[in-house]
Amino acid sequence: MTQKRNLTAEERRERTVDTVIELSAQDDPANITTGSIAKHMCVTQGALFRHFPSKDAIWEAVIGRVAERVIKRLDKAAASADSPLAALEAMFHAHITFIVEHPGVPRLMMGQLQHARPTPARRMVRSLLFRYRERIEKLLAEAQKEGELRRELDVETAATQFIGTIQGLVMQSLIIGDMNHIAEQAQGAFHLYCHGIQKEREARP
Amino acid sequence: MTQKRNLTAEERRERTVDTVIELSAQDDPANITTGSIAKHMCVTQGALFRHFPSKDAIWEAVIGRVAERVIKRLDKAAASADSPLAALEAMFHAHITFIVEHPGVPRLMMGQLQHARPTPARRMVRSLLFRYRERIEKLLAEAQKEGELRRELDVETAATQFIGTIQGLVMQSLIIGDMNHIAEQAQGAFHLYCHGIQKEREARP
DNA sequence: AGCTTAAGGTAGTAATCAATTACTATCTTC
DNA sequence: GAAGATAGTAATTGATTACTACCTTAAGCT
Repeated sequence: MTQKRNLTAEERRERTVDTVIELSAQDDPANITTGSIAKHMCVTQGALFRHFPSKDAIWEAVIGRVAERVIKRLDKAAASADSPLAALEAMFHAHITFIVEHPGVPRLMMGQLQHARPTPARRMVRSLLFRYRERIEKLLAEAQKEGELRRELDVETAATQFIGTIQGLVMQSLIIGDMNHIAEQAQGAFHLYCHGIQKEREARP
Repeated sequence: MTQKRNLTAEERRERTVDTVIELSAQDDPANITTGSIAKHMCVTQGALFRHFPSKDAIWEAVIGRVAERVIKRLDKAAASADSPLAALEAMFHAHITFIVEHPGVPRLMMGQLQHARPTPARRMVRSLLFRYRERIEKLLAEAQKEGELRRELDVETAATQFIGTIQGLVMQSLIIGDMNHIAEQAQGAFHLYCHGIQKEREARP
């Protein structure tokens, strides 16, 4: 069975997005050109502009797709938890798993955050991270209300630290140059994070 | 007193480096061109290549200078502390202060880490972060030995979390688009970090 | 003052980029 | 199987990039 040479516009757009995500795992997103994207999907460079009005539009589509996927994962993870803290843990590991499966994603997101000028793609990254953070805060507040966390804990600080815990792992991987190690370290990292936010155990009588 | 038009090669090199650091605070480092650097220091673009053999060499000098400055700060901070944990706290705040003073530095470092190909500048960033991490680990191990930390605490995980704590604050600032807020949040962030690593208090009798 | 040297300006080059054009191949549908 | 629609190609555009060759100017020294 030979492959169809001409895909539908919809299929081609999806492949373009997937290609950019793949390329991000190997290259600096700033160095991903329309030419390199086209080459990687065995198509001429001009063909891309049949399906996207500009390169910025490609980035917009890429970020949109990543956001969609990651949110779906996090939703699913959170849904299968029976306490706020368990939901946080599930989301943490879902996030890490997603990154390991798509090692280009952190590069991609950071690359957009570097843009000082608010491109559409950058705005999407910001709103994604904003919603993500709000969600974490909400779960933390619930956990605190149910007595799982220290009463004097500042929820905003804890939310920043949650993101920081993931960022620390990503950073570590960027230094090493390999995203695979973060899966092993994730459990310990979350455990340490919990130590910081949870209610202290009573000393044994 | 009118400014000298012709600086010495040494002075010009320093100004170039400072200019790049300044520009990083406003622009994506990937978008900083030799032209924009030259324009910002009121010199023609070609003049830069009288003092640097290539653009890569400029980046190398920039990272080298940043590394030198940040290490000096951290050394000074750590020296004025009388316990390992106090040294960690001093380094934490020194690091945050440095970032607030030079908001372009995180962008700059991240920009280099994005480069998949090991340019000289990227190698310098990696080795800087590596030494930084080793230092944190050493202090953590000392603190643990002196009984300031939990005995079962994994030092490597705690080191990753230390960097992550800073990264979380930086990330938060990148989303907001302003580095000034991180100074206020720094104290709370470090306090939470300590909660995670310190020996738990005994319950009152 | 006059000579020397280093710094800076002028005016390019070749390469690469995103984007556009005129044209062709392929698929679908009646 | 012809006709219309859609997807893709090949070649080219103008803008921008890092980098260079050649010339001019400023500054220090005797």
